[in-house]
Amino acid sequence: MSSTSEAMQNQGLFEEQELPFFTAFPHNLTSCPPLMASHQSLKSFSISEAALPHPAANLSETLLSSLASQKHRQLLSSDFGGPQLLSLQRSSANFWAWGEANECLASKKMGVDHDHLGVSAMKMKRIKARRKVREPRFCFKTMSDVDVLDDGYKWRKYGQKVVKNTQHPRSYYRCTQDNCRVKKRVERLAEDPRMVITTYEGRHIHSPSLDLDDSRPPSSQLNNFFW
DNA sequence: CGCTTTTGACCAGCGC
DNA sequence: GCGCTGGTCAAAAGCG
Repeated sequence: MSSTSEAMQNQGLFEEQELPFFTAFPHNLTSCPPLMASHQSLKSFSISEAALPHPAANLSETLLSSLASQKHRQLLSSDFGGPQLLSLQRSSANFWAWGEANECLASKKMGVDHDHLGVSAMKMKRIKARRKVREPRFCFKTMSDVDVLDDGYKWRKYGQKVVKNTQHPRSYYRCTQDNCRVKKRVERLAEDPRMVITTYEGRHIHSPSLDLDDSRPPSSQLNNFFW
């Protein structure tokens, strides 16, 4: 176990055995805000309740305490206007549970043969792909002129949707790395179009893309950008 | 030519 | 059961 995760466990933030996909969650949280020069301020971030090992009433305290020993807290405080600008939000939108990805396989083992039901293989593939794989989600707001934050990873846009009661479309991106299932959604806040809401879903299984130009921050920061 | 973006269609989930 | 909405697919278009 790494010293970082050990420290996390000492703080009681998570238990690796219970949440194998979340072994790096608190650590990643502190390094999550992928803010480059063009993004002016981190206003807030939120994490889905289900993503926490122990959905606690004092979520904000939990997360802030996870930031306490990290240099990124200093970054947030000094570069983005101080702690008063940092607000944590509970998100009730994600009540996902683990393990649903295996349900299709399980149903097949139990004799549910979809081909006999007249569903083509292509259709099944699409259905499977559309099954929600319950991944941890993390979102935050930034004030930015550009929609897509430069977070060091390569993304491919796979959809755009106009969401009800909003003026701005929501864009859907997938990590271009093979076998990496991380997705992100980008939309502008209806109340304040200057604010960009970025929602990441899943965890990268690789390092940020290496074709970074010289304007990027030191690699030590980017290398921490796993989640 | 290969990769990315656009966009209409499709589908699942949810609320009523 | 039905309609609405959000998320994804995939063909076509765009771009370097």
